[in-house]
Formats: sequence, C-alpha cells, structure tokens
Amino acid sequence: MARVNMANSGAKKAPTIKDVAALAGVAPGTVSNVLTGRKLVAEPLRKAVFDAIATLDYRPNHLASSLRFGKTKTIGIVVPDLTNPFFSGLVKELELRALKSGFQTLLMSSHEEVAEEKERIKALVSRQVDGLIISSSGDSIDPSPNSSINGVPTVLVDRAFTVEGFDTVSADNEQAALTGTQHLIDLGHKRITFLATALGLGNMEERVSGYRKAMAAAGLPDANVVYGGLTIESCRSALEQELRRADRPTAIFASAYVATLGAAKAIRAVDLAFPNDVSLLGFDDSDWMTVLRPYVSTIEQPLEELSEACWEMLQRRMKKRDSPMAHKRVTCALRAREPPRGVVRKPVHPPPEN
Amino acid sequence: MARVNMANSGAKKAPTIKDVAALAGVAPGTVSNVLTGRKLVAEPLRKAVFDAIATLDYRPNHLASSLRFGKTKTIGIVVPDLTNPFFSGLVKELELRALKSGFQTLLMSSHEEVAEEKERIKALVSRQVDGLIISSSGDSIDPSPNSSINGVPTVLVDRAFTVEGFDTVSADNEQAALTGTQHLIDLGHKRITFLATALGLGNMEERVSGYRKAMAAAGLPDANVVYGGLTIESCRSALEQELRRADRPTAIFASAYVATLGAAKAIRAVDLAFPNDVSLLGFDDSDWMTVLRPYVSTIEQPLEELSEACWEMLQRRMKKRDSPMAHKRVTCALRAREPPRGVVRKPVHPPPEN
DNA sequence: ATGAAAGCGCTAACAC
DNA sequence: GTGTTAGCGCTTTCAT
Repeated sequence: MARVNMANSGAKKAPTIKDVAALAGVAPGTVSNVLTGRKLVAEPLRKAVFDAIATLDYRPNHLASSLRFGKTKTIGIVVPDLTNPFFSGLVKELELRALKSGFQTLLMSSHEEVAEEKERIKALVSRQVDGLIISSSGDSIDPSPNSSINGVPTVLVDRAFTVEGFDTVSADNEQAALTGTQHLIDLGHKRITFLATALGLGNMEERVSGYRKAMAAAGLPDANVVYGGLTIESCRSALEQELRRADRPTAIFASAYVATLGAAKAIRAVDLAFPNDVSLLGFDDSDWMTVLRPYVSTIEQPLEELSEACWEMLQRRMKKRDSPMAHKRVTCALRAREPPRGVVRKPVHPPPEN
Repeated sequence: MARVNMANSGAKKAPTIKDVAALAGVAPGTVSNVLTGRKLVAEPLRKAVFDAIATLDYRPNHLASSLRFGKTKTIGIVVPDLTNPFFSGLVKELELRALKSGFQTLLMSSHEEVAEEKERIKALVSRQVDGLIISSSGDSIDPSPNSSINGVPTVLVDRAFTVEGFDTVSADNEQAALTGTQHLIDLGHKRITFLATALGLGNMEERVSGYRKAMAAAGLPDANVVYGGLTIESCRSALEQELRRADRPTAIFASAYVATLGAAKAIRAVDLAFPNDVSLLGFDDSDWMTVLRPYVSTIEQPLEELSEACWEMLQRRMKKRDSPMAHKRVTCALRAREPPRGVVRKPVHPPPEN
C-alpha cells in the first residue's frame, strides 16, 4: 500500500525520508539515524542510505524535523534598522557566532516602529525560534511570559538595558559619554552641544546623563541637549538650527550613528569646518569616518564584545531557562583622531563653490 | 484519553489548537477554520474560539501549519555582505515588498564565499522557503534542478546576470560605466583608472567593458583596470600603489561600494585631494558621500527599482513555475557633484598635520 | 455548518 | 543494530 515516489522521473514531489528508506531497503528510522548520527548504523546500511540519498538528491525537510524534535536550531534577531552600520555590523557578528554553534539566524528589521517590532517578534516566536536577540525600538518590551515573546529565551542588546526580566547586554553608555565629553573639554571646548536622537530610549538617556555629569564636573553650566530624532535628516535639521545661532556651540557630541552623519551634514550645510570652526565627536565608528578630513573622532562600541556577550548569555539561557537574569556592560573606546584645537588655525574648507 | 494542558497553570507546554478546541467545545478543525478564514464558522462558535484563544494565549505554530499546508509564506534572501550599504539597502527594500505581500523573509549572508553561499541556500531550501532572491558571490550558481536550489523559484539580482536558467535583475552596468567614464572624460580627464573588485563577476565585467568602450570611443588608449578585490582595505592598497606612480591617473572610477571607499582612503593616504589632484567617481551612492568635500560623484543603482523588479519576478515565478525566464535591467543615475575640474585651482587639503 | 480522522515529513520510543 | 509505530501541531478531506 505504501506509495513510492518515482525517483526523479518527472514526478514533482520532493523525495522524503521514506523514499530514501525504500530505495536503500531500510526503515525510515534508520535513515534518520544515519542523518542525525544519534544512533550508530552498520556500515553497509550507511552506505546504502548515502547512495540512495545521492541518487534521489534527497534534502531533509527541516520543518518536519523541527516540529518533531521540538527545536529549530534557529535564533531570531530583531533590529531597528539594518541600514545603520552599527546594527548591520552587530548582526554580522551575531550571525557568525550563531553559525559556529550550529544555529541559524532569522533576521528581521522593525524599522524603528514598536508595533512592527511586536509583529516581527510574534512571527519569530510562531516559527518556534529557540532564542531571540532583540535590539528594541521602544524600550517597552513586555517581559511577562504572556507577552509576544511567549517565554522564548531572549537577550536584549543595546537598547532597553533597564528592563528587568530579561538578560541584557549593552555598552557602558554613561561612561562612554562622560569620557567623550571630557575629551572635548580637554580640547578646550566650553560650548558643547549634545545631539541626542529620541527621548525615552534607555541607552540614550544614559548617554545624556554621562554628558551632563562631565559638563557639571567641569563647571560648565551650559549643558545643551538637542533631540534630533531617529533619522539622519531629522538630526541634520535639528542641529543646523543650533549652528546658525550667534552663540553656536564649538563642539558637537553626536550620540549615535544617525546623529553623527546628521551632524556632519549640518556642519557642511552651514559651511563650517571641523575641527576649527566646530569639533565633531560621534558615536559608533564607521569606515567612512576615516576619509573625512580632518577626521571625526568617535566613541566606538565594540561589536565583537557586544555580540559575544549576547551569544553567551543566550546560550546559557537556552540551556537553563530559570537561571537568574544577567546584565552585562561592555566598555567603549574613544577613537580620538582630531588634532588639538588651535593647532591648525588656518581655515581648511574650500572657498564657496559659486 | 485526550490529554488536556492545564491552561497556564504552570504547565510548560504551549497550548495547541487542540487545547483551544477543547476549551471552546469545538473540533480542532473548526478552530483552524476560524483562524485561517478558509471556511465560514457560525458566530457563537467563532466567539467561543476567540475567547479560548485569548484565555490560553494561544499562538499558532507556523511550522506545523507550513508542513501541512506545503507553503511557508517565506522567501529566502542571500547576499554577500550585509555591511555593504548597497546590499543592506537592497535587503531593506526587498523586506518591505515581501512583507506587504504577506511574505516573511529569511535573510542570510554568504560573506562573499561561494561555499558559504551554497550552505546558506541549502539551509533556506531545507526550510522550505517558497522563493529565493540571491545576489551570488560567485556567478557560478547552478541552475539545474538538482542543484542546491532544488527547483525553488529563484531570482538572481545584481550579480550573475549572465546565468541562463534563472530570472535575473540587475543594473545596466555597461551603460552605467560608459556614462560614468564619459562624465570623467567630459571633465577633461585623460588618465582614468578603473578600480574593479574581483575578476569573474558578471556585473563587474560589464562595468569594465563599459569603461573600455567609453575610453576607446574618446580615443584614449590608456585604459587601465586595477582589480582591488572585495574588501575596502584590498582596494585601498591596490589603488594606493597606482597613485604613487609618477604618471598617476587624474581620475579614478571606483566600480562598487568597497572600491569607492577604498579609493577615498587611498587618495587620503597619499595626501591628494579630490577633485583637484584627482577626481573620484564611485559606484553605489551612500549617505556619507555627501559629507565629503568636495563631493565624490557616484553612479547610483536604484534600489527601489531593483527590488521592485525582483519581487515582481519572484511572485510571477512562484505562481507559474514554468513561465519563460525573464531578465530585467534597470538604469543607473549619475550623481554628479563635482565642480568642473580647474575651477577650484587652489589646493584644498590641509597642511600636513605634523 | 461541524466533527472525525488522515496525514504533511520526520524522530523517539519501543520491539525484535 | 534495525524495524515498527506513534505522534509533533496543523489542515483538509469526508461524513454527518
């Protein structure tokens, strides 16, 4: 009664483990054992199975396997914006580590929308991912087991460090901002504007706080925080206004990738030059920053450490789902590229291009 | 005999459609009908089902559904390098379109390795994706139904236009390179070096060809193609040698994103300035290119059109698997940002930073 | 309109 | 060691 697919003879259906078993003259279970290696199989049968697999060009159906086995060996990753090099770099590192451990990654982007993020998480969960790494768009992830995450082992990265109920990994934002601000102060700046992105993001608040602390510690009362939003253009526009004022800042500390690029654009737009007219310190180092002249300095978040920590935590949680929540901070590095202010006095920007 | 999960009372197992059915007092099939909407269900039962779903916090298992239904509503995307803004931009657009049509995307990166690419494709296929969009690392994709692709509807994008047996979408590379080269010639350049990436990539060969044609047409015999490899650093290094020669080129045409950034770095490294010492025309427009001064001009590949074409083709192929292969070219735009050569004669680069 | 039952492809028990 | 069987969660006939 067993229906046997005609091997490759025009039949549309893909061969199954049953077809392989039939051709090799063994039981389906044996084929499975050969493939998964969970049970030893005698050599002659092994060979027969492999031959059958080859002639049928059999591909295991991962869906069926996962359904039965209860594990997908897949982790889901959700980031706000893949075109942001910070996130694409992070994703690349995460992918690498997951792959090395035999996991595949399912990558989704939330486009900085909380609602979309929820949808993506739900989709990932309904696909039975074994774990989740999320850089949240909203800091408002619900850790309750009834939330969209549904009890799937999850690590939060970059955003949302403050949320209890999750393992989290993020940069030591406050310290990084403090160091960065201090660097600008050491360069001789007094009017330093901090270009933040959006209100209510945990990591951003930490950076703002570090900035304020450094300003206060240096006795500089004029802390000035500008919220430029989450796009390059909105950041440019917000800062441009700032730069057109008579008492414009002499230094900008841009708090994230979009802010850094937005700031660079704003500075160009009002035809100032860094570092003579204005210094620019950015967040999230990127390749192109080294081709700007004079260089823009940055606070670099160590992507390898960040992703390493994520992956370790997630693996731990996947093994022991009830271990206590862990929170890890990684230290950022200051990439100071700017010559000391005042050394290059001569304007370096080209004459107006009529 | 039917085992019923205790609703949320500490039981670990996720509720299934059976649990919902039991609680709502209906058959599993009815729950399915409510959920999928494929068959009408009377209002009182509908409500009971929804109530049960809510109280149990039931999530459909997409794996099981896909296994049974034979479709995953998922397409796989494979690109060589997610940190390349051309690809991350393309992926973003593709994701958008897939999502709008009710498809989810499974994204994988091949890291410019043919072997990895094969693995990723196999993984995607074994996950039963309904379709595949691939930007190949090697131009060597095997279209036979027995290949790793295993008959899954596939569209090739950017790379590998020349491969028969696949639907393909790519830029009109030869025309774009011709236009770009012509632009540099119009600017007065005679010694124009073309910075290619790797040999044997179809799209690259087309660009080289466009360059050569433009040079020949202008009666410029000194076509000079340098292969810089697939990383920013290798491109920088290759071009830097070129720029240190006495008869160095007056213009560089960089053939891809990595080449453009590599070229910018090389130009900086040997302390030349564009466009006075050397002009730079790049491929693949990127945000940061507008903050360099003077601007670097680029050939922009229209990501929206590219992805739109991909998605349309893939949808068509998924519906009619035996329709004839289609090949689509999209036209690139020249973003000329450079002032004419010679207008700004005064050197604009800053004095050496001791 | 609803329920019962078969089965998607695979793996884990349990026999032999 | 190897075969047999049950069933993962869902959808879909086929009866009713």
